[in-house]
Amino acid sequence: MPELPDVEYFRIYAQSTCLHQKIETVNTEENRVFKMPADDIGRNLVGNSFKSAGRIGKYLFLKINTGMSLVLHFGMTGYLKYYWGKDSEPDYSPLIIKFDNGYNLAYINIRKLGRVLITDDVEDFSKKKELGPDAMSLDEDEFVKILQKSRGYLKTTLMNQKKIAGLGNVYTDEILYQMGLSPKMKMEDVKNGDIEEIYKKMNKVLTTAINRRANPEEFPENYLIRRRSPGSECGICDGKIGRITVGGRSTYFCEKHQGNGR
DNA sequence: CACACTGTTCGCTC
DNA sequence: CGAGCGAACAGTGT
Repeated sequence: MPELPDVEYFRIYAQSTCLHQKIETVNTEENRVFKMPADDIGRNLVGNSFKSAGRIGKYLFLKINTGMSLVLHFGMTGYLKYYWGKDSEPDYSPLIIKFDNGYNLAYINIRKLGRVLITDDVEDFSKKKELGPDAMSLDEDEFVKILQKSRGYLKTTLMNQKKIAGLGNVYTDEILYQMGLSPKMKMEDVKNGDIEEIYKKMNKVLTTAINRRANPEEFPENYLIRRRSPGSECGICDGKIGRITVGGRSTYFCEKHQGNGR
């Protein structure tokens, strides 16, 4: 679930709920998502407040008034929940932040593939992670340059966070489906003019997803995300949706209009 | 029960 | 040496 649009939704969610409120306590439970001692994370938060919420790719940064930032990555199953502190705690919450207004923010992660840490410099952090430019903020020229020097599958290239930060399996499939390109398309077979089109489609798909709060049910009916299962009817032509493995990821596509690339 | 599902990382290959 | 590739990682749901 958490690709760029989902994390952007978490960013807006955090921004509209928990900025400028004093953090009273922080509860942590032993969990491999912590990339530094949980006590250090608590020490950086208690008594302080969040002053802004930023995002690069699939990473969310909650800036603290001390200048430090809480870094949250959601892996495959993570999300945030802001709830009244007297209500029961959500399950699978390695981190719960309690504010002095009586509300809590829980970082929930069932499958433990996310990460939580504190950084003193977001720029520096993303440099260390070798994150590419965010998919929503890079311009077309930059995008073209990045794709032109890549090889291998188009799909794998788009999903590579070191090239472009933010696209994951679901939205990459969506872009290829809407472009009518084969999921097995190799970079050397992508025509130059197509790269600009892929850029525009990427923007359109991401913007649509963000506007619909990354909730598949709210997407236009003909989107692949509404029919990601083998045998479904294609929303674009009269073909059927198939499933194959590309670059080690399960890939959904229309067997008819995405046949052989273009 | 075997496998699907999501993203990143590590170690190997070219 | 850098880019690409595939397996491994966790754990719940089907």
